[in-house]
Amino acid sequence: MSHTTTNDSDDGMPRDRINSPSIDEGSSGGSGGAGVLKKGPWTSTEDAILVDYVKKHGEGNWNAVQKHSGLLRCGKSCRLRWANHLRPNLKKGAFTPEEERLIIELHAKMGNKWARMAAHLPGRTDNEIKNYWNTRIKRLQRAGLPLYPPDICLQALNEGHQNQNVSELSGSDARNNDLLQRNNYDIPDVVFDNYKACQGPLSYAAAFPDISGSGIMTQALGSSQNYIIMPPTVHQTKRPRESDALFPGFLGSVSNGLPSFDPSQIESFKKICRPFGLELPYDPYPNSKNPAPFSGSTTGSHAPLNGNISTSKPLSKAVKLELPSLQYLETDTNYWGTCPPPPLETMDAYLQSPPAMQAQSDCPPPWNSGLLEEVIHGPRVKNQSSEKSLNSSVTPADPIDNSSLTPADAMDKLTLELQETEWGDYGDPISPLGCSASSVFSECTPISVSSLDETAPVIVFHGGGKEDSTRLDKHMKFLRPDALLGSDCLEQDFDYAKDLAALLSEDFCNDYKYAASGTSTFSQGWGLGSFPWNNMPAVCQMSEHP
DNA sequence: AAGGGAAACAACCGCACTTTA
DNA sequence: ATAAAGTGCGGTTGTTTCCCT
Repeated sequence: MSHTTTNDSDDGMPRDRINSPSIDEGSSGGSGGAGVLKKGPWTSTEDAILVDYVKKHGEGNWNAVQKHSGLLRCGKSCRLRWANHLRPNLKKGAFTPEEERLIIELHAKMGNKWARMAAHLPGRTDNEIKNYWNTRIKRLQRAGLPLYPPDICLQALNEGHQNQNVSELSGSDARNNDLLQRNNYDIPDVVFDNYKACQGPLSYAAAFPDISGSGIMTQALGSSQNYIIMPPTVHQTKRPRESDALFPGFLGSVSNGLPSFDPSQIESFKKICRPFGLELPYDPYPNSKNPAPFSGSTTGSHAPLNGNISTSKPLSKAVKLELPSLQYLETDTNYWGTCPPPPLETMDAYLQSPPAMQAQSDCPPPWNSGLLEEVIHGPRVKNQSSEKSLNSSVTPADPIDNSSLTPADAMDKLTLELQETEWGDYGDPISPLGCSASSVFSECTPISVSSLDETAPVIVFHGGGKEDSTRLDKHMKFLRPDALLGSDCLEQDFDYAKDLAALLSEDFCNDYKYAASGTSTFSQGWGLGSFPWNNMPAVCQMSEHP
């Protein structure tokens, strides 16, 4: 990648938009006045001119490039070309697993702050990262996989708690404002239409309007459902220029302050995870280990479930959001915990699904994030790398003990609940994280991938209680990769991660491998600070970087 | 071998913030 | 104080490449 797309025609005139006269630069620059500015791919000649110019005049004042060099490119284009392709110390090639991991972690915390993320990835450009991410989420979305590995999710969640406390202490803090903005508006937002009516997590998110670390918090907790609480009008936040120190110590938090890890809680949390196709990488009982974690979440476009269904159902709140998020979490919450019922239309969709599918699972809630659907319906999408590796482990016959809840039952109950709880939960300042979310984790396990347990699927629509919150915290702690450090389970966790690696798309493989190995890139000294170009290690050096 | 779809990549666009005159 | 210029960022789109059927 990263090869320059110069046409190398060296004629300085890329065939395509050669003359697409873009008096261009409507927005910025364009002060050159040369009139016709080129667009489209850069040629090597143009590159040479630009490089030469920068050597002589340095960076900046991009609009002057045209004047001084005769380059028929707007300053904006020059800057972009330089930044993304010509500047020294650019790191070429595919992202390393460490980088991928870091990107995921950063995105979990920052959301779509590509430039800021790039600052943490020496030699990488925001555009590169953005492209990577967009491709990644697209792939994961299609596969119905969570965007963030559990450890990152929980990590962000924990930080969210911390930040919440901070915000409580200093509400007027400018930084806090920033966090607020980002939490509320910087929401990754892939739209999962089918979740729109599911406000369980909404309340969850609503209770944390000021959780920092935004990205994952708003995504994970708010994710497809939470965004609903985000008023469309809230987007007023106009990119507060955040300093790189916005999250001081944020990197360090990844590898530091390891929470305690209580193996005794593993099993219970496993139960929680299974419905979502998630399998804890920490299995104290290897023998009972489900060889096909995520088995259900592998494929399947679950289009109708994962955001591609009709948007016909009127939403009372904002809808358009950016990235999808923690589907396992959202699935959690979705999955009938405090989460309100799915839109009836989704139920309809479900009910209309082939009987065979329904037969595989008596309880395929259509409103699950897709992971669950995958568990239930099995692979549907082909030609997806991430799925390819998973398909082998996926069988429609994956044991799903959901016998206690039939679709009809669910329908009845959900319909009833829908009427009763329509948007009610998130109006409750208490329900969110304190109760609902946790209760979701601890109680909403209507089905299980494994037939080992979950004899009694539970559909709990009430808010849960404080105890649940406590339990949630506990669960979360041991989910964190850093919690694994020093854990006896580490080794087997890693083995498990390897299993996952064989099953999941490579990015996820990396996620888990690193999570299990505790090899957080944050600890690799890439540091907090930004990486101005001139501070970047040479390309060769970077390439040597693990 | 050809066609189609997805992924990867590059570049553009619009907006907002900052700097400067 | 204000307008214009310059810059940066995020979103989107277009093109190329790769892979599968």
